[in-house]
Amino acid sequence: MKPSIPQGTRDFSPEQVNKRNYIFSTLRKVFVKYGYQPIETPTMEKLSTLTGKYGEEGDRLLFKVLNSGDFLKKATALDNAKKLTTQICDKGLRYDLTVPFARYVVMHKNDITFPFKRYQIQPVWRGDRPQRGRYREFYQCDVDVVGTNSLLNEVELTQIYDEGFARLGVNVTIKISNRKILAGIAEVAGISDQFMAMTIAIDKLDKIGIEGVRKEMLGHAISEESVAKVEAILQAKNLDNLKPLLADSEVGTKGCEELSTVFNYLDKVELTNKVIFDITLARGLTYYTGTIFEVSANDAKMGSIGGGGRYDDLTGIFGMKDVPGVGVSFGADRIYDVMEELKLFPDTSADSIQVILLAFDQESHDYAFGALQKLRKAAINAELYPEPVKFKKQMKYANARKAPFIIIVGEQERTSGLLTFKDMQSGEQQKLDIESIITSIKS
RNA sequence: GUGGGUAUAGCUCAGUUGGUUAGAGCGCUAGAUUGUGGUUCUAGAGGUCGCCGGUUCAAUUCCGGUUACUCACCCCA
Repeated sequence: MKPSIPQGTRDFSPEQVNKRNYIFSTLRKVFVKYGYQPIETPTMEKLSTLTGKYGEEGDRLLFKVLNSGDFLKKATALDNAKKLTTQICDKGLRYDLTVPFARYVVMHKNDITFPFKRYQIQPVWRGDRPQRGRYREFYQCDVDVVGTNSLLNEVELTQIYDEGFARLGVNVTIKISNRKILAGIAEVAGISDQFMAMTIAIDKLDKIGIEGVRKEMLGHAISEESVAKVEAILQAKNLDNLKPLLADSEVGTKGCEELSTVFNYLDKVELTNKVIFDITLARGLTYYTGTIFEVSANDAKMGSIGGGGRYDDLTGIFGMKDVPGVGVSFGADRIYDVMEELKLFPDTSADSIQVILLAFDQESHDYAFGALQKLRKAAINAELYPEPVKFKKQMKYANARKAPFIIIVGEQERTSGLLTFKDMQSGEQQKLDIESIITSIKS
């Protein structure tokens, strides 16, 4: 049997894990710096927690987990796959980190001091067809704060995006908009009931052009007149132009005000990356109600590598009213792909092996074992080739491991106490006692 | 969920207008060099040509189906 892994999943080599950990630890430092605390939630959630939170498409992409035991006992809808699913599955794999977080907040409300700032770095699963930059299992790095309406949080999250990507060396554009503006556009155009269809169409503007957007909206039975209104509003290049167009909409005006506030704050902070208002920004997830964020890499062809937004009442569905929240997510796997493409990873060899000991015979091997203890005691990453096998094989191993140094122990060395210390890059070698070697490696 | 592409050695791929023994590079093993890797040279191991069926004297090659992978759409990190 030829072994394989499920579609859209991947194995990671030592080098890849080191690089991934570099992303995680870099972001973690930023999150902690801004006062966020870590939590983790289970891989599986109750299906009742997950369904209905991500829109129709989201429900379709949820991985469901078959009940244990005789799951057919409760099954009656044998001719209806959708209904049957609800009868034989009551768990599902986590689809994002925001909904589980909302559930967490409600369950632990008595232990939490609000506002509660948390970060969470864990994998999520989506049953999408895999393609470039899209996986069925991928990591998100989320930062959210709940229990505060202050738009200062939006500013802080923008800074976290900015600093996070700056530290990783990825040039990005941080796009910001507000769902209330989209709601305002729908209201002014008289299509509030078609809000989602309009939003999804607008989201594609830069991809399919204004004509494509028009076609898509007309396809959703939106009237020619409404489409024309939407089009006219989309011409507004900036907030100042937009405000008068949405003057008749209370919610739209509110959206403009919120956005202005955020940008006014942002004017006062130092940023590395470009932060822009993008009216075409929409975000598919249904639970966003205010500010929305999206991040794209400037120098690589990749979809969004981060996204987020404000949700006024995500905890409401779990029975806890009036706990607004806002958060953003870093898409670690896409960031990895971008960094790989642009060769932005620093050399991670400092975290790996520093010296490997090789021995010619059993007695020398025993002697080398003693030296190995001294090296490790001095906090040097060291290993001894486990058997004194053919020397060429050991050398090849040391070379393949990319060890910067090796120590060779044979009869001469163990009798003199002076070990052969070789720099693998230059090929130079000298005879030194173990203390001198330790000093030499550490310098 | 919809549409396209691909499937040959461990990896990346060539090739066979249907015909005897299916190739290269890299990797692997051994030797040149019994105390020295990364360079070089020599030799060797490794393939039911994805799977099932059809056409044919003959199929890895042509046709149909199937599975897997992959790219794009939808949607999204």
